[in-house]
Amino acid sequence: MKDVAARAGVGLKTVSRVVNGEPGVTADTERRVQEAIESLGFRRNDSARVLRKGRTASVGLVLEDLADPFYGPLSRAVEEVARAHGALLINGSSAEDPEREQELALALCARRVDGLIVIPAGHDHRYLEPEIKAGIATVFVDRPPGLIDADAVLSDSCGGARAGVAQLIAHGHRRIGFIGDQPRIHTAVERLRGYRAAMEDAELPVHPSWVSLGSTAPERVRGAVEEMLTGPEPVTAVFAGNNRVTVTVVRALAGRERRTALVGFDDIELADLLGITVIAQDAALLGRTAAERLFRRLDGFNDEPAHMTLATRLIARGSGEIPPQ
Amino acid sequence: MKDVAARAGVGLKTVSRVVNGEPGVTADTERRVQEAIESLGFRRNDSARVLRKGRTASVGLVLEDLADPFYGPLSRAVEEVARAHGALLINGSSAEDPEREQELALALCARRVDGLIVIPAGHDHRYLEPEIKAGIATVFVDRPPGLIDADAVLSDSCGGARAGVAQLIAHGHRRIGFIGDQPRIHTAVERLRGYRAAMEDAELPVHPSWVSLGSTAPERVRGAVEEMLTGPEPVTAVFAGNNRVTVTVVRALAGRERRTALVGFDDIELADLLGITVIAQDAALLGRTAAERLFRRLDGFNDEPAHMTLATRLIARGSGEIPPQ
DNA sequence: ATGAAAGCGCTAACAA
DNA sequence: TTGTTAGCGCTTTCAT
Repeated sequence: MKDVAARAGVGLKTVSRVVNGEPGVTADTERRVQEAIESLGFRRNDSARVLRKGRTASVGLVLEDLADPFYGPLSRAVEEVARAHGALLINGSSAEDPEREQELALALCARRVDGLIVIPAGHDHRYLEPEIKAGIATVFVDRPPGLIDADAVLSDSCGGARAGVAQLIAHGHRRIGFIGDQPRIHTAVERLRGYRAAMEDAELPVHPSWVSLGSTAPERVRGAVEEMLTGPEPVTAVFAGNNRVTVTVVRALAGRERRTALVGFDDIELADLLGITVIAQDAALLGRTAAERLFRRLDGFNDEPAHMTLATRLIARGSGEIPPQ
Repeated sequence: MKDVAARAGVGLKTVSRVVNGEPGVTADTERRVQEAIESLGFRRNDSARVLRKGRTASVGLVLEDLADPFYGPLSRAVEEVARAHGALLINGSSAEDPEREQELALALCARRVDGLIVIPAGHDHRYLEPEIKAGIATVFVDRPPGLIDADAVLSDSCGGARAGVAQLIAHGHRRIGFIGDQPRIHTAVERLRGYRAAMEDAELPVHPSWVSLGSTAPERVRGAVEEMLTGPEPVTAVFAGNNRVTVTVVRALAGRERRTALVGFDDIELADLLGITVIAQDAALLGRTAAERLFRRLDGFNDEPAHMTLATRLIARGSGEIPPQ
């Protein structure tokens, strides 16, 4: 910028004015400055600008896995809102590792992102307290924060699962299995809670062998399906706790002679063609809502932190409507 | 940092040394500084650091749509490589709009990202020339750069499509349709080229009504399928140019009495269960290769820019092996 | 082992 | 309308 000023024969501040489109520069001076900028290939250094202004016009997003088809749309929605506010998005995956979540979130804070959106992997977010106090707006999404009070945007996991299981019950099932993600994941536990609630609503007992929480690795899920179908109290229907589980359950059930009913949490591409009944949540809406909340905070909105819950939607496509065999 | 120094009763530089783990500080001094850091909740401001050091430890990724299941894994792979090099990832979607691509890329350059990975939407990247000259390493991925010489990592679109169409021909088809993305997209054109090459290899004519390039919007693709199946020279097989097209073609073909063969470019989740034959490209490998190339450049590697092409893989699952009906 | 001073490139505040 | 000065928070250089 100094160079541009020298080349154009003007003061530093004049160049700054031109670069930022501020008023108070004659057309002629502006032209000379523009020429100097062109010929020197000058581009403003935003790092310096940030240092001076205190705002980075960027927000951070810590999610679990950018490659998961659930987080892609969420991420994109956050990006769109950020873009509308002139901000860039820095994002990283925690890989469901609390330490990595913290490392990432703090790295983003060190960069002085204006705001932070976090899909928690861990359950203790006190490490963010000083950052939030220091002015970094923070919104949690998909899962609630642990041990601190902060905004959160969630899907109704419990209610969704309850509705899904109720659908199976309505079609005559009494022995229903639940296969979910690791119990340390909030949504996994909530969905299990919904399952239990639905069973209780119908006054159905839950045999311990019908519930299986754990990794979403295909082998683990396949094993769980196998056990439920061949155990002492074989199930006639399965509720799958998320998209990863559903795809594996569908594959595991595909090869069998006896048809087993299935409802899965999360919609999946091509599920319509396979006739898979699902509880759909709107990932993009989740992201958009969280991002809008974040920017409202950045615009000075200062209410108490709140948790909001978005409804889920049952999409009946056949697999959940198979009667017990 | 000033505050920490005051609180610990030491000089500014000593705090800096502690924060950065540099040698030359007694254990006792270090302890005092650490205490001051704790009690003040101090966190280094990376913006200032960047300004001083000139390196931001971040890379930018401009892609088409973060929500597209093809770009999720690619993005994640880039992130992993960046993480291994201690860098953060800033990414944005161009939405297939050249202006937006440029805007994003230049915004990232203004932030002084160390490197840039671009999935081009446009065909003229001369706007990046000054940036590259100024030291921002740049690698193009999925599609080649336009009008400048730079590194690129591509999939073998032409060869892949050729192999896919050859598969259909090998199973007896002579009238084969091609439905692809917009002709301004490089991969769409390459895949069409592969289709034509395969037809020519087999000395088959290509009727103009068999080729349809355009938007991947479901209505457009459905219309194209309809026309090809009911036109004057009805096709018995379709080659779909990418994942977006494939899902719609599968849906369009699902309701028909006559079975039409299909091979799609890009693998899709659950394609195995639906028996969809595809030409798979490895999105993660594409991302990883590009990112590794980028970091080699950042480590001083300074060869001529090169284009590298990754092989694709035919996965036969049934839909491509249906004989003509 | 420790610290003082200079400066990274920019913008805010004020002066001319 | 234009320019000068100070300083954002850090690291680098050079003293001590």
